[in-house]
Amino acid sequence: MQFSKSTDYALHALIHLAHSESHNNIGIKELSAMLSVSESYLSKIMSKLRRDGIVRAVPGVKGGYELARAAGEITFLEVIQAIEGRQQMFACTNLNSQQHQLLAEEKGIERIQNDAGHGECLVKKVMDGAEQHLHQYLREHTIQSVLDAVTKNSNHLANKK
Amino acid sequence: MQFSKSTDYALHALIHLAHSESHNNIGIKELSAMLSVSESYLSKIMSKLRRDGIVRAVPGVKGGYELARAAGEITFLEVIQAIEGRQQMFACTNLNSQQHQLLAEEKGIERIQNDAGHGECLVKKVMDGAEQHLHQYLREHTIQSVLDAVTKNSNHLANKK
DNA sequence: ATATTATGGATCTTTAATATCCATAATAGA
DNA sequence: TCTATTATGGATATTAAAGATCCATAATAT
Repeated sequence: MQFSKSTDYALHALIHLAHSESHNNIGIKELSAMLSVSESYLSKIMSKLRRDGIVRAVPGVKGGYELARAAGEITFLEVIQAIEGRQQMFACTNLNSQQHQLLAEEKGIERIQNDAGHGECLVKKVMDGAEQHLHQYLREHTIQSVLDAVTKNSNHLANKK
Repeated sequence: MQFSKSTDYALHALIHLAHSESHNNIGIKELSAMLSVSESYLSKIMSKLRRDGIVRAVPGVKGGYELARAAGEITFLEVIQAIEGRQQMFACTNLNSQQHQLLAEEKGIERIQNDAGHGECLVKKVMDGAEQHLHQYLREHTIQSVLDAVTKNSNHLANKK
C-alpha cells in the first residue's frame, strides 16, 4: 500500500516544468539530473504523462517537455492515476460475496444484487468510500498549489527574521 | 497502489468472527473454508491480527480464534495497518528536497528546515495530508458497522416487497 | 545531412506478495 | 499421562510488480 517511486519522480518533474514555464522545452537530461534518476527510466515516466495529456513532448534538437496545461489545472489525482493506473485500490476476492449472502440468508431475506447479478460486498463498499475520499483530496491539490506553498513558506520565514 | 489480498481476507475473517460471537472459538479450518483460501496462508494473516491485539488465539483441541474486543472497537484502519504495516504511503526520494531548496534560493531566501536539518518536501506534505484524510475515514468504520449494514440493506429490501 | 531528442519494444534485476511445508508448543479430553 | 487437535514461527518456494537499462526508430532544428 505505497505509492511508487515513479509517482514521486513524476510529481517532482512536473514541478520543475511548471517552475521553468517561461523558458523553452526542458529535455530529459536536465530533468533526470535534477531528480537524480536515469534518463531512460525517467523517459518512461514522462511518456505516461504525455499519453494522459499532462505534458507535451517534442523530439529533436531543442526538443523536450513542457506542461500541456496550466499548473493549476494539473491535479495530484491525475498525475497519480497516469502513473499508477486506474485500478481500484480494493479488489474483493469474495466477489459474489458468499459471506454476506449467508449472513443475510440467516435473517431469512434475499440479498441485494447488483447489475451483474452478484451480491455487493459491504467490505468493498467501505473501501470504495475511502478511495473516493482520498480522490477528492487529491483533486483539490495541484502542481501550482505546491509552487504557491514554496513562496508562502519562504515569506513566512522571511517575516520572522 | 492497491491493498493486498491479505487485507481482504483479514477483514472478511473478522466479520465472520464477529458474527459468530455467541459460539465458541472458530478454527482456521472453518475460516479458510468460508473464505476459500488455504489454512496455512490464512493462519499467517491471523497471526498478524493476533500480534496487534485484534483477535485472541487458543491452540489445542477446541481452540481457534475470537475477537479480542467488541466489533465496534475494531476499526478498518487498525486491521489494514496490522496486515500492511505502518510505513507511510509516500516516501519522497528527494529527501533533502534539493528541488525546493533551489526554488526557494532563487527567491533569495533560505528554506525551512525540519528537526533533522533537512528541508521539508512540499510534495510529501500534500501526500501526507492525503494519507491523514484516508486514515480518518478508515478510523470511522468498524467491523460492527459492516454487520449493521447487512441488516440495514436486508430490511430495506424487505420493506420494498 | 547531421546531431539531437523522444518513443516503444524487449529484457533484466530486484523486491514484495502470495503460498506451502514442517517442526514445535499448547490445550482438551480420554 | 497419552493422544488428537490446533495455533505459531521458521524456512523456503513461487508469482507478480516495480525498478531499471538498452537499443532501434522516428521526428526535428540547424
